[in-house]
Amino acid sequence: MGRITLDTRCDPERYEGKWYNVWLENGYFHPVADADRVPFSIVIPPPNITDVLHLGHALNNTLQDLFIRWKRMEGYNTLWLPGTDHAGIATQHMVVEGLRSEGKTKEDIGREKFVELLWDWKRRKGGRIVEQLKLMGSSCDWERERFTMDEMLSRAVREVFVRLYNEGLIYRGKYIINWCPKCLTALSDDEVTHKEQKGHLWYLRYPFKGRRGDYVVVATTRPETMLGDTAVAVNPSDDRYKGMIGETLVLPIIGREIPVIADEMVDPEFGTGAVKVTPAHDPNDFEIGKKHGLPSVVVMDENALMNENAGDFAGLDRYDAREKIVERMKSLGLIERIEDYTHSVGHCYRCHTEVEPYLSDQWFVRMKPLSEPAIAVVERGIVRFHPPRWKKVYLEWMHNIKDWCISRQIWWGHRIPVWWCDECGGFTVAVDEPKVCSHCGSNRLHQDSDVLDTWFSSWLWPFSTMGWPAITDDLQYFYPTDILVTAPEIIFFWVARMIMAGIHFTGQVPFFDVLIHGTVRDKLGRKMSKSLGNGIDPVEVIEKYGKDALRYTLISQSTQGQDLFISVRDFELGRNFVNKLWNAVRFAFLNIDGQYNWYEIQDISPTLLVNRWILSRLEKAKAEISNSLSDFRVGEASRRLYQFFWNEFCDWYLEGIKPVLAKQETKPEIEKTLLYTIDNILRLYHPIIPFVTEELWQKLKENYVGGMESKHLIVADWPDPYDFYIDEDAEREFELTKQIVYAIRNIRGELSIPRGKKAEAFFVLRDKSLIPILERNNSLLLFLAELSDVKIVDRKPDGAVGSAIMGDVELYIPLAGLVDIESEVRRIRKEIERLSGILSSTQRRLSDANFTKKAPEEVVDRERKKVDELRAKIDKLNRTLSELTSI
RNA sequence: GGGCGAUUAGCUCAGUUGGUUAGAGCACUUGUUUCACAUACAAGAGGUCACUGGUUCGAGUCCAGUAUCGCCCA
Repeated sequence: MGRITLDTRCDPERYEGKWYNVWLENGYFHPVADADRVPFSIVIPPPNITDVLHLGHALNNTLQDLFIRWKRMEGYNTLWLPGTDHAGIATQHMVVEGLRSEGKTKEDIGREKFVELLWDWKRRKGGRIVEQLKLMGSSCDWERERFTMDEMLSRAVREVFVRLYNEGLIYRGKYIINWCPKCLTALSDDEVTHKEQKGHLWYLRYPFKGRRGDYVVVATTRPETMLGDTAVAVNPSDDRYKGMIGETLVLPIIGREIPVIADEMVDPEFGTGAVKVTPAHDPNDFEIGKKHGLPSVVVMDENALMNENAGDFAGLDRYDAREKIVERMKSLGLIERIEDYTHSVGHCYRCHTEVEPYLSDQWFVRMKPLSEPAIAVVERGIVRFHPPRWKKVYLEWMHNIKDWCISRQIWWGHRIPVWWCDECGGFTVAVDEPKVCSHCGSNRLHQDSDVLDTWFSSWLWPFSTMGWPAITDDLQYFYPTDILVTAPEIIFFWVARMIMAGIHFTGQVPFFDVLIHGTVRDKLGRKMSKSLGNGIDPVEVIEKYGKDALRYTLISQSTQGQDLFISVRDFELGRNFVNKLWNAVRFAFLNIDGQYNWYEIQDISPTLLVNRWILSRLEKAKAEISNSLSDFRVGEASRRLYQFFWNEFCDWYLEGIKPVLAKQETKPEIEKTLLYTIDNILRLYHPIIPFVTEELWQKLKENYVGGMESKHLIVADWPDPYDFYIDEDAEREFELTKQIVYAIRNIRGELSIPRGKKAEAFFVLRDKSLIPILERNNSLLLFLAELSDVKIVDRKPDGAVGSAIMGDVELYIPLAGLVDIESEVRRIRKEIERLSGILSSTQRRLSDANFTKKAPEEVVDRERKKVDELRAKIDKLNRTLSELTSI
């Protein structure tokens, strides 16, 4: 124990490395179910194994860590369960690309070998993001780390599939789905992103059968699909086409005879009001086709190349085919006109290829029955969104929910637990591989070749990670989890489906509070992306500024659900802050001689104004910070803490004790107040900046405060407000002192009184009870305002003076020899002008009878008092002014 | 087309239930190497709160509409 000296600059590299391991080794991240303690749990939104940490993850995980650390300090038995998902399509891409560089395809090596390569890739590269989360200080329980394809989680997936199938909520059928011709798989609606795209509207003439020169004009954005047309549809109420319904057309090029049909779905405003119907290549047309019993003609294959049904165009890709078909139609004289047209086109969220609506056999989940209870729990406030406006987004999606296409034609993922019989053609659905066909008893079975959508495992994450369907200790203790922290784009993919799955399979919601944070963007508001090259690598930020700096900047820039616009330089803010904290503690350490026991610094009985003031301010700040955090207002908590630490503790408290540090009789009181306040500040800041706070707190504990309740700050008690220190008198008195100091500094600054040149201050006090206050705080004023003397007098001293008036306090600084009079005249004129402005607007308000009649009495009184005060002030300033000008 | 959000200082953002002539950080100007911190300190400048109406004694705040930008859904 004893006085220690810190480096004058904080160097995060010297301590950030060590604490993470210390925390890990002490098992602080690893809770054990304990009926005597209240659990608090979060499951991580699992990043992909192909992911590399970006600022979005950094923000997401800093927020989760903040809540976990805060709750841990509050005494909850906290679990933050980490893990990754297998990212079916993305991971398969990685390995396919690897093979391609060797000139091979996945078909060359076969499914079994390919899946081995995938696991191999996962083992080698899939842990990168996990390591990066550790780098940031995330206090996850790594002993419970999960992966969506772990055996335990895979079993949950199969169990869920089988249950849903048996409940009639999973079905298989031939439907139009979103097909990615590059990834060669089906996608769910949510995996398709729509982009506005410039294209054309082609007006095509479809001749009537047997009526030379007579035709219907249809408009289309996709002329290449015409080869698969099986009808032309019009709206039944459209008078232009009423007579044609039921007529027969001859499809150009192909020569197929197709009918003109009527359907409500047709928008008479679009194009000519007559549309071509291609049931195999358009979702709306598919619906129309089903209703009217139209045949579906598939004209493309899975690679989006035209197939044998496309006649001469077979083998062309869809874009070449478009050009060639338009050319052919032109040469046939069947193009009426071509217009520019902007429309929205679906793209694969993984590879950005244009999605092709494609008719194929897929597995679907019937969502409506699952959505109903998920709507109820949010409407009733059992699950709450923060900020609440996301509730509407969620409900909107839930109310319009569509069935979920869950089969994917890839090899990486959970194989669909369905076995087909080679004899009877029936299928058997089972959790474990069946020996025989459930229909005919044959043993000639083969498993469905498709795998499940990655999200089909992710939606089970809150409970599959805890061992469900087994009733494990973890599941019973930590489930439901408490909060889920994620970005808005994940609400549908994940949050919504997890709520559905949670309720359906466990009978409980998976979490109670959903915290939606903004997206991290660059300074221009663009999403950070590899292709734009505007991304900021959090690892580089850590190397340049430190882990705490990264976390601090992200937290302090985050506001309720709004996006964050961030540039690399913004991380200086965090670095500077950490250095400030370091130096404030450094100053304290330099000036504390004593050593104390923890209980001694809890009971201070402060007598000095600065001590009474800072303790009162601290207790108020603590209450407000805890309240903000409870309401998920992290940015607000951070700003409040900043204000307390920097603007009150550093700017006024540390300055305020300097003139009295040498006094022996108050030294212990100051030392105890300093230690208590710093201890509290470090605790309050720990969830945001865990490394520097742990480092400083350990030094505090080793050298100045014995008998702390905890070995490490990470598990120390969260500070509760202590009302005993609330001291309104001290706050008022110190506030007055601050006002006086501000006024003198302003005079000094405006008049360019040089530093070091001490001034004399004369006070005229209307309220005599203020005299002892000024006397008590004499040394504080002398020091903070750089005065040589403070004198209390009956009237304004003669001669040129700088002056300020604060309520009952008039302040005068003789200027003889200090400055030129002109600048003081300017300064006073400016002040008179400002005050006169306020005065006249206040008088205007008071002269309005409506105001005095209708406004609450205290508001009117306040305004009246204001007028009096302003008048008095202006009078005094005018007098000073005339004296100055007459000199 | 439908929904949501934003619009406050040069930039990034705060601003509780309507009540002093609107705040912070960064950037800017001036001064300071004072002994915790120049990654700092002190002082200063900078805003018709997007626009138009309305409600009200009183609107950045509530209501309606308009504009611009962004996001989501179709």
